Amino acid sequence: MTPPAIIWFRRDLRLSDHPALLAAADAGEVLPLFVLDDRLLKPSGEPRRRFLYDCLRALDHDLGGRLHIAHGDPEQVVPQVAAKIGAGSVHVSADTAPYGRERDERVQKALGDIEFVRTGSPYAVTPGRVRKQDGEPYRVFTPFRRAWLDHGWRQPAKSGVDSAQWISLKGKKIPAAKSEFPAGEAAALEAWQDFQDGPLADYDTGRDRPDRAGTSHLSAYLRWGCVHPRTLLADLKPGNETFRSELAWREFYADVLWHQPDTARQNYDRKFDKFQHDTGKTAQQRFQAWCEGKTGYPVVDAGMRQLLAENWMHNRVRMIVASFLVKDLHVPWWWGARHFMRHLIDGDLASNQHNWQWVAGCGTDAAPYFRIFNPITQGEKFDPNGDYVRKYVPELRGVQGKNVHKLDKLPEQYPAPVVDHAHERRESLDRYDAIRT
DNA sequence: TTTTGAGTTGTTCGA
DNA sequence: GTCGAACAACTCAAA
Repeated sequence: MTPPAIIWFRRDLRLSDHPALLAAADAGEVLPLFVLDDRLLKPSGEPRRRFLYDCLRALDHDLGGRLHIAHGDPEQVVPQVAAKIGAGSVHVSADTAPYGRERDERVQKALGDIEFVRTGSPYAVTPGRVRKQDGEPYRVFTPFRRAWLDHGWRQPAKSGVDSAQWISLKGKKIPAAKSEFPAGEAAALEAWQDFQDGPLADYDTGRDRPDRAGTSHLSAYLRWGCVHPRTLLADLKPGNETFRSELAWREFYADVLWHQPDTARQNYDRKFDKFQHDTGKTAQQRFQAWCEGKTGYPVVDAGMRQLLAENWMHNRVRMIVASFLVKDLHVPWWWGARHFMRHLIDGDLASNQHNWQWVAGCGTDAAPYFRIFNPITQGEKFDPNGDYVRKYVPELRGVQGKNVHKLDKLPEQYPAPVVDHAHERRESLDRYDAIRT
């Protein structure tokens, strides 16, 4: 009789299109396991933890209550559970982020003779696979995307696992939680269907309008693997290039982080190590105003308050508020990145850190450094009627139409601008100039 | 090796 | 209000 296998869930909280799960079930009986690891949970931020717990509850439901929850360091917990049921193998979908890689190596060692099998990853193309002709990783998105498309990926795996194959163990309870987002695989597939039925057709322009529901709202599900990008890619039609590119960006940044794990903290372009930031008392106060959505710039404040209210922010607005923090307040990008990671329900290390680096100018894009967002014109362009601003900034609800973007038309009780954009733009350009080689 | 073409998401200025 | 050019010139990828 074949010994049972463990499927250790991590960033793959679903049952369909799951190659690692199929690999585990191939051997016979399967114990589904999730480990609550404090080293991941503690820095996660409450919103993302709540979403995770809800996803686990959904997964447990889909498993007929058989998900085994353990709490502790996976290096100890996984071998313990394996020993308890006499498992012959532990199957996972590869975690390619810095901590996950290091943890998996420790767990593999601790498992000794028990097989540790990696099948697939949270990406259509596993990070590290797409290379230039000379074997080096790509440093620019567009050529990466071409090579990524040429590389291709497998079709979604259709078959599931026979319910008779599942085995269960008594374990910890999933911590109580209630997320503002519906969690789990079914919710992810429903969101995907809604997006295909609606906003996808007009995605090219619709995705830039925070006043409308023009984006997919799939980020949190992709973060936890409630749906695999391969599933999405298989459903896309020839006209959906822009959305496919967005998925490619996610893969690109995972690839970049895989090759250079230290770029989660350090500048990708090391000449920015000499860049002059503001970190003193005034900068801290301005940073605080930014966090609270009290900068006096309407679209910036709306975005920051949406983040606090919903633990999510529209992508266009993420760029606007990030540009404002880095280029108008001259605050280090990692302050903003950390704030995002604490509050975002979809916070993903690779996408978050590298999008911040892109905005800061120290990231993968070699585009001109003088690209500085104007928070007023961005608001006027992408929230033309002011609906987005009024939704999240109550002090401005009495201001009609596009006037919410005009600084001289705003009421007394709304904060005065923390800085003058034209002046700080000039200041940023001078500081970039100082590190040019 | 050298050369060539190209690079997510922008802003401002002046016609 | 709308449009094209200038910004300033670097780095990457591939022929």
